[in-house]
Amino acid sequence: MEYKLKEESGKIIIENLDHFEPKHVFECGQCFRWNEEEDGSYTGVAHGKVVNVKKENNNIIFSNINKKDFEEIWYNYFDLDRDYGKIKEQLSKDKTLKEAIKFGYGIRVLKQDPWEILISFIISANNRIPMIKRAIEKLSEKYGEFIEEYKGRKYYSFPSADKLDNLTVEDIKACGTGFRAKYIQSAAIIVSSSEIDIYAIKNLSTENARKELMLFSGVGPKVSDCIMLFSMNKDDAFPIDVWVKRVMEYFYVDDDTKLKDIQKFAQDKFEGIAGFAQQYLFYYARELGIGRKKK
DNA sequence: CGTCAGGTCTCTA
DNA sequence: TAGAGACCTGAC
Repeated sequence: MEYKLKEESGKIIIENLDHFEPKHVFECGQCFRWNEEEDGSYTGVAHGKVVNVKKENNNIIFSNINKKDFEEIWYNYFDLDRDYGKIKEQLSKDKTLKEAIKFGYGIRVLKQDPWEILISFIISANNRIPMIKRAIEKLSEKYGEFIEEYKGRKYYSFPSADKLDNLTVEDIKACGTGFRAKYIQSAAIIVSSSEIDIYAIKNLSTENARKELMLFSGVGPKVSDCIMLFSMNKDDAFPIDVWVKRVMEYFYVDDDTKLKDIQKFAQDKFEGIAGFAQQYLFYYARELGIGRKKK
């Protein structure tokens, strides 16, 4: 897509960018390393770089950035090439999605790193978001590379597989990962030894990619769908966590519908872009508490 | 003190 | 092949 770009010292500004609201992007459940600053902007780390994102009027301001990185990393990371107007148009044919989109109009699906997402979502299983974030930060602080200090905080890259493959389960547990430590250790060994090429999985079909990902222990149906949607361009992946299950039961299916059938329903209904539907629904459900604790 | 959270693994019938 | 329990950890 074409954008009107302005470059200032250490900043890139995109003017009149629709379909981009920092709060929606960073709090719709897809990422763990972006945090809100006092001024309402968000700072995060990805690809070994620290960036701040702020919305003013209808402009998006990327700070601590240069044009080269913007073009080579962040343009892709923020999915700026995609026509969200078209996605919204297609999904809005459904009444519930239309409401969910109105609510989370600024959501974008980030294109994150498969290895980082693999570990992040292994940690997410039966866990809480603040604790997931804490564990990921701890792993990065201890075993990642120091990048820089920004707005009074120190930033570290997410550790590569060969930084983790020689750690003991206890080392990993010390980062607050709990019972998932053994899964992380195992994944690190598998990836660093190239037993599985995590970066090649995106070339498989959604179905085969899912099978491949589930070879990692600690990776089941939900986590594999997250990895595919958030880091492998699988737009039809539809991760079903507790929130999505609740919202689907509330609006679309019977309460006792099996997860596999909910997924099939969604993939049929949302024709190839179920993943985007999932993001709008997740944000809608979690922010409004839809279906929470009926009993 | 129990309960529970972005699920998955293990064990049993 | 499906369903019940267990599971690190810490916030309530």
